[in-house]
Order: sequence, then C-alpha cells, then structure tokens
Amino acid sequence: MNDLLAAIADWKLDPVDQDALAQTVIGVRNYRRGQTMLENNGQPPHLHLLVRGWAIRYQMLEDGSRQITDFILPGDVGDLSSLGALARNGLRALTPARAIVFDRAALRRAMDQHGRLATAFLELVLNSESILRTWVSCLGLREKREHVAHLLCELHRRLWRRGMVGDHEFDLPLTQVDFADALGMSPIHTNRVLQRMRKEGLITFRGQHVHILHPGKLRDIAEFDASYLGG
Amino acid sequence: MNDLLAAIADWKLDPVDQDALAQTVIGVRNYRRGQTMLENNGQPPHLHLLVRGWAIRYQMLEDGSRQITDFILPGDVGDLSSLGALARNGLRALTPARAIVFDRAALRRAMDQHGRLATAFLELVLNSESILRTWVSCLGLREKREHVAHLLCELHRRLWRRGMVGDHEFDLPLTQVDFADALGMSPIHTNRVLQRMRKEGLITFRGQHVHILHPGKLRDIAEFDASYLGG
DNA sequence: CGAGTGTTTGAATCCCCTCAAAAGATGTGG
DNA sequence: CCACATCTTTTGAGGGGATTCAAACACTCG
Repeated sequence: MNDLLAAIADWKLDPVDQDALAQTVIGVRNYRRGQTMLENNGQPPHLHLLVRGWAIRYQMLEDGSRQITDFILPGDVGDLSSLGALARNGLRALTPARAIVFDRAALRRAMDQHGRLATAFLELVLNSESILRTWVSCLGLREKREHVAHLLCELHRRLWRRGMVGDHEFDLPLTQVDFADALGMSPIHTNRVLQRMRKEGLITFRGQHVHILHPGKLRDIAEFDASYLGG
Repeated sequence: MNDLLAAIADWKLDPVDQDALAQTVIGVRNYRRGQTMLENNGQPPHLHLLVRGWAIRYQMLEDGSRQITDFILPGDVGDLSSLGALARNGLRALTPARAIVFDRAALRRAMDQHGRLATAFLELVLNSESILRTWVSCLGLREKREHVAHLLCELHRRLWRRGMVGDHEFDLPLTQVDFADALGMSPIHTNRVLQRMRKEGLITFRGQHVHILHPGKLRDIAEFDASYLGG
C-alpha cells in the first residue's frame, strides 16, 4: 500500500504504528464528481483518507440550505468525526476522487493499543479544529469581502504547503454556489465580490483556475495570518 | 486528587490510565472573574480542566473585535488545542473559576504510552469540534434570532447533561456583550432580539438567571437537534 | 453619591439578501 | 456535429435585517 505510506508521510509514525494502521485498511475507493461519500446521519463504519481530488464536509438545514464546514484536500481525512460517538456531517466529492478506506472499529482498537497512532489522529483533529475555529471568527467578525479573500488565502496556502500548486495560482474546483455555501453568503453576492476583485486586479480566474495577482494586498484585505494552519 | 477523579468520571478510564493522567497534574489554580487564563499566542505549557465556573475561548482581530469560539463549562478542558502544534486562542474566566492544571509535555508522553488516554482526549476534541461545526452552520445559515435561540438551547443542554441546572432554567453569567461576541452580532441587536423574546413570553431573565418558558417553541425557532452534543 | 459597568432606546445607514431573468458554458443524445 | 437540456455565471432592482453612532437609563459598589 504505497499510496498509504505516501499519504501519511508527515504523520511521522514508527514502522510498527504504520503497520498497525495499515491493518485497519479496508481498501481504496474511487468517487465520481459530485458523488456522496458519506450521508449525514447514522454511525459510519468507515473513515476516508483522501489521496486524490477535492471533497467537502457539509451540514444541511431543514429548509435545504447547506453550510460547507470544511474542504478536504489530498492527505486529509474527510470524516475524522466518525471516530467519535457522533457524526452529523455529509461528505461529498467535488472532483473525481480517490480515498483509502479504514475500518472504524479496527482503527479505534489500534489506537487504544498504539498511543502514537492515537496522538497522530489527535493531531489531525486539532488541525482541523484550528481551521474551523478560524472559520467561526471569519463568519462572525469579517465583512464578506474580507472573508472571500481569507478563504482564497487559506485554500491556496493549504495546497501550497503540500506542494500541489504554484506560488500564486491554483485550481479551485468549485462553483460559485459551492464557494457561497462555504462563506455563508448568497451566490449573487459572492459573484459580485469576486467580480470586483477581478476588476481591481487582485485576482483572475478562468474556468476553475485562480491567479493571485496581488498576494500581499489579498492577505491585507483578509488579515491573513497562516499560523493557524501550522508550519 | 478527588477533584480530578470526579471531573473525569465519564471519561471511563481504567485506574492505570487515571493514574498516568494524575501524574501529569501540576496543581489546581483559581481565577478571578474576568481574569485571563491563557494569552492567545505562543506555545502554552499547560492545559486547564475547568472544575468550577465558566470560561470562554476567543480570538481577537486587529481592530479589537472579539469572537468567542467556545464556552468552557465545568468538566471541559478549556485549551485542548494546546496539545497540538499551534494554539492561537485566548482563555478567560467569566466567573470565579477553578481549574486543574496539567503539564503539556508530560501529558503528551503519557498519551503516547497509554493509548486509552489519548483516545479519551481525542473524544474530547471531537466533541468540541462537533460543537464548533454547528456554530459554523449557525453563523453561516441562520438568522440572528434563530441563532440566539440556538445558543440558549445549546448552553442549557450542555449544563443540563451534567446535572448542573433545572429542566428549564439556568444561570447564564454573560453580559449581553459577551453573548453578542459569541453570536457574531452587535450588542444592540442582541439586546433587541432578547427583548423581543421576553415580550413574546419565550424566556425571562433577571440578572443572569434565564427561564425558558416555552422550551418547545424555542427549540422550534432554533431548529435545535441536541444530537451534536452527544448522548 | 459619583464612578463604572451594563442595558435600553432612537435614528439613519448600508451591507447583503431575495426575487427575477438573461446570458454564457457544458454536456448528452440523436 | 448540431439541438436541446442543464448547469453556471452575470445583471438589475428592491427590500430588509443588522450595523453604527449617540445618548439616556439602570444597577452595583467603594
């Protein structure tokens, strides 16, 4: 399972712990663009480590509105909360995606026996929680324009740290509706904010490719401080 | 350390693991109302398990605005993120408070050796993350009035599960400014929403004591589903 | 009884939403 | 390879929820 070893390289596990983790792998699964990877109910028996593509975690309200609560990038575990007692999140592939699938029960047993494995997952959850906490601040305190800028900075930085993109450009496989659902704003207003940023020469995007023309200015607008993303 | 054993009763640890945890305790600390328990910078060497009082986690923006990202109640660890590589949160006592203080480094070592201890903390982080994820949904999707109702339901439910309050009433040691900073709204509007709820006979509050007069209706407004809080 | 903190009210403004619909892009089948 | 259906982006107009500014009103406490 070379895929696995590559994906968890920066977890810094001993071979013993890597082995224990590998034992809990059920297999690899491929998803189509738009495919639901996990319904948002019940106690899911699996966990998904994304190795290719993008996915989103989201929650739905009764009126059908959707809040995206996280973007899952290659190397992320998309449904960490399935480890715990309760998971109320949906998981959906934004692009064709591939994930390594773990058995939840086996993983929990492995963690009980291998402390280092548990602390590795603990670290993952803490990272995801750090991002989430920043989302709360952005949603609560910032103007929409600042929030848009912040999310662009965040996504670029997360991709960049994994060496997946250029210094000032990246593929963003989202519709503006997806983007709006992450930012808690209407698609119409999202569109207007993005257009204004283009007209100001801050960014460009053709198709789903984003160029950040003025990285410094974008960071200023967002008050972006990457430290919450680690390293 | 009877305080400790009482506080972690529902972590369901073996005596061995309890012991390992107890070894990492530095002591007990008391805080005054309004006292800062943790600055929001640097790598804090301690963790705080609250055993009495209320506290808040928060983040500040450069312009001085504050977002509360969690309420810490007795039994909660207020600064779980200090376990990880990066912590950017402040922690502040809302009331006179008492906390059991752990040594971070010792705790990490203990977790590596005692998987069950690590998974217990993992569970704590997952719970806190579940609350946070719901906050994101509330901030992103809901009207302020619904959000106010939701936060009232959440706080009551969290206190109620620990047997700390009556079925439809509880002490809420917050100013309306605190409340507003948690909800991402202005104090003025917070005040107006609360007033309207009083006039409608939904709730009462005198001083810092809240009565929920119409639990069902409040839950309806909030679309409150307690499952994200566990049990 | 002033000082300080917290709550309440009023007025004006604006950011952002909703509704409605056109224009552009994408994809599928015949 | 084009026609049609579908998805996505864009534009316009109007309204409302929430903000900001300003100030009066309560409550607590030394």
